[in-house]
Amino acid sequence: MTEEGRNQHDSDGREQPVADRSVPGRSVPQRPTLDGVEARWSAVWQEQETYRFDRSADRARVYAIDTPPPTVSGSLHVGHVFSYTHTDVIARYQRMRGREVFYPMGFDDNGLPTERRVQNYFGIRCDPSLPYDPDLTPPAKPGKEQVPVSRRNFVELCERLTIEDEKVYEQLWRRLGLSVDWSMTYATIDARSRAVAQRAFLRNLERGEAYLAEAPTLWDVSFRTAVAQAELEDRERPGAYHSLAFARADGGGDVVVETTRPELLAACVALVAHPDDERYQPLFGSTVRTPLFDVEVPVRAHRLADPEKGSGIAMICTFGDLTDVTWWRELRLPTRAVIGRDGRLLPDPPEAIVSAAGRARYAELAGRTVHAARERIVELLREAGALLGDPRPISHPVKFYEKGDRPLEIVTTRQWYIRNGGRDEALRAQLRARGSELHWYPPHMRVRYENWVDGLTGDWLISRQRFFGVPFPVWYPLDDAGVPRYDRPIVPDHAALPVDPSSDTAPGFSEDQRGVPGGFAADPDVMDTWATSSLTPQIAAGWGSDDDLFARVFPMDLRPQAHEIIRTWLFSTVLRSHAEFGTLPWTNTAISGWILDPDRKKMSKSKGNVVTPLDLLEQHGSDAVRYWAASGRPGTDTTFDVGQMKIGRRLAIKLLNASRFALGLGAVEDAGTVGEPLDRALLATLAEVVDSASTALDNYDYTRALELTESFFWRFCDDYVELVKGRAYGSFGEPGAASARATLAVALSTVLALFAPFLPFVTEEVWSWWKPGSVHRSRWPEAGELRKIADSGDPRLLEAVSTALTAIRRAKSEAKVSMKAAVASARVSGDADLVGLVEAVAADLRSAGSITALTFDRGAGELAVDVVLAG
RNA sequence: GGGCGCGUAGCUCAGCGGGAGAGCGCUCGCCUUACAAGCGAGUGGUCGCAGGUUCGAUCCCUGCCGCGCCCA
Repeated sequence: MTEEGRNQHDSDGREQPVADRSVPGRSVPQRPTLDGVEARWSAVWQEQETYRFDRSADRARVYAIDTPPPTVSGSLHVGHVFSYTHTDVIARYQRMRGREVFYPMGFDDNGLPTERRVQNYFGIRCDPSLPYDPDLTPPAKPGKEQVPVSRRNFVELCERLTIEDEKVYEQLWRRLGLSVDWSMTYATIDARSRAVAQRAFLRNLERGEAYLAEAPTLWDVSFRTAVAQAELEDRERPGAYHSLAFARADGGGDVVVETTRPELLAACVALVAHPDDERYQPLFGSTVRTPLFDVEVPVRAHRLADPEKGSGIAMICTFGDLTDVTWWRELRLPTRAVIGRDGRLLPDPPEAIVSAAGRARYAELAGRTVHAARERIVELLREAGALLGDPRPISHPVKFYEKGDRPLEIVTTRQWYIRNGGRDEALRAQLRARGSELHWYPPHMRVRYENWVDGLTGDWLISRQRFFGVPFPVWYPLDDAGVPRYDRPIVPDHAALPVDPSSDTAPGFSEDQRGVPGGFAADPDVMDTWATSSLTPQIAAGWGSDDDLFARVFPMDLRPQAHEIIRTWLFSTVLRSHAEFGTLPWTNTAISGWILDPDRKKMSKSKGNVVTPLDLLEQHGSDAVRYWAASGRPGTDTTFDVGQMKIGRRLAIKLLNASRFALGLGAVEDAGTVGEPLDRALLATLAEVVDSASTALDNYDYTRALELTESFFWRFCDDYVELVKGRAYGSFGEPGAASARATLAVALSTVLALFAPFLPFVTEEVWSWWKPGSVHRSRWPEAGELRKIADSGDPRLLEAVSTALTAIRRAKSEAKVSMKAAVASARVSGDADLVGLVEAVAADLRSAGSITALTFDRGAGELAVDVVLAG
């Protein structure tokens, strides 16, 4: 308990700054206050580099955290404050435990949200076909027409704007007290991240884990980009079954198909029913003709056809949904695309439509949106008598891009994929095993991961037809006709990364060969943001650019994150690490819950119930907000509760006052003088608290650790301090007083250390009054040392004397007299052992209760006190 | 439709096989010289419902109801 300052962990003898004696403290203030502690101490921590990562530490001593990089184009909300506090508590605990904590902050500025913000802010748009202009000056303010700029210019402007956003974030995080090493910050679009993302991709490519394929792809027609399985969500939407009559080719009558997408009729390549469906078995192998377009299509059997759905026989179109893709692939059907990338029907009909009437009807639909085409084709079907009855409205799930507001279509495009086990059972099993290897807090979150891995239906589509992202480091040679040879991609040397193929020249070519026959062309796409975010451990740890650092921090110890992105961020990070290193990227993951508003709904902007974090911190104080945040266990959704913050603030103020009082009594750390039974019992109790709190924190149960510490602290204040007051003043002689003062000091410094991860500001404030260095670089308390000082003190004694004290207070309370009212006589009775314990501290109890005559009656049963108040 | 989690005092939540708890709220007191943004005491619950296992269930099992999330 006597070691000092932040030099304690310096086993390497490195010099570290000692707290500036002129800056706060070194004496106990008359009227302690929480005002200004955030500004004061965050400045000191910054100046003294209190949380600097010592990169000379070896892996065994390092505790490395893969911090979630928040999206900078949005804004921080209460949920961020909540979950980042959890991580910070762990970081501070591990640091005090002697681990060198690698705790960088990242910013996620890569991707669509930033792209849109930058477009609007500067009034520009990205045109990847333009050359880079090193002297580009964006419009002072957005004009009517968006100015087209090259991708590299666009990315530079994105970076410029996000840097400003990041400053705001950093200020808030500092005010919240995150013990991040701000010298190690990264952004997901910065050069280091681009280089890591490109390098990882190229290595995936070399190993055959990444590949280019032309395939039916889920496509957002608003953003005009492909999207991945992980970005899908189902939304319930109204629709309608339309009954369409297909004529049997053999003239045997009509087959009635019910469809919700009649506008895709021109894309119909077959009908399909379940092989066991007796209604349609006779038709398998025969053909029918589509209404309106008069195209002959086969009737096929497939297990995925649902006899319960509609009429039990469906039309297969290329492509209406993912089942169509499966049928198309497994039944080897032709492709007749009708939907373009803009979500409109293609100008030309599929070649299969040969009749003049059919082509004329298609011309009525060409160029229309899906919605308009549907309305028109219903009219055409009705006129042709092919629509039976009226459409029957239904409600059904429709696939959307999670950030989009129009239903996804499926178009055939060339895209990059990374193998993720969706088409490979061996890989799937390996990734499942990684999930079991990982320690999950709370454990049940593992199931989310397993469900996702088990449900993967295809490889990970990582290319996006957007601009603000990491470009694929790939060019293609152009043949003599100027057509790209996609089968012969050109890649850069790893040392050249990051590259932008739209402005950097392909190796072996000169820039004037760009886009000309025999020359080269850049891959126009960028990577999905998750393709970069899945590499945050590699980015933060300096993979490929700082191998020394990488060796000291990877694999990391902790990934903290929210549960809704287990399928995206957590899974993809595991995947990339598994592919590259054959290991997990971290050993533990702590999954945070959400903040619910008082109506038990998830807090969100759309509901207008979001409180801005800065207001909260200013109103209640950072320690108080952190106190509330720490009440939310890992994985548990937590109610936004101002009441809890008020309790936290009260606790912080209590710490100030109790500390001032204890120090005012002359608290001095001198283990040798502790001898009184009550003092030894207190420290023995505290040793148990230290044990339990440490175990709880080791298991990421910071809430339990806080509860234990808090409850000890209140007992310390309410009972111990009251009992020992008189003795500490010297009423019973110097040895007793010295014992009390030493105990107060030991208990206080221990309690401050236990609270430090939760309430970093107030604990640092109090620490500065009487101890050198930072509490945050002090050593985590050792139960063993406390027990040594306690010298077989008995925790039950504290319990018993508290019970007795409560009984005496009850008597006064019921008599409605002051607590300092005199007690003429009190008789403590009950279990002999317990009475004996109380008797050992008779002097303290008599003093605290103002008791004239205190007697003891050793018998049996519960501890009781008969009280006779004076006159 | 499948999976996971949750339903305990007015509120927010612990507990998870043998005493039903904490804080807040509420009530009644106390200017006790660390703190009146304080202190003391007290009040308050057929632990969602119904079965089952057990000597014994808030805690284990089954079913149901309600809420939330993830996935179809």
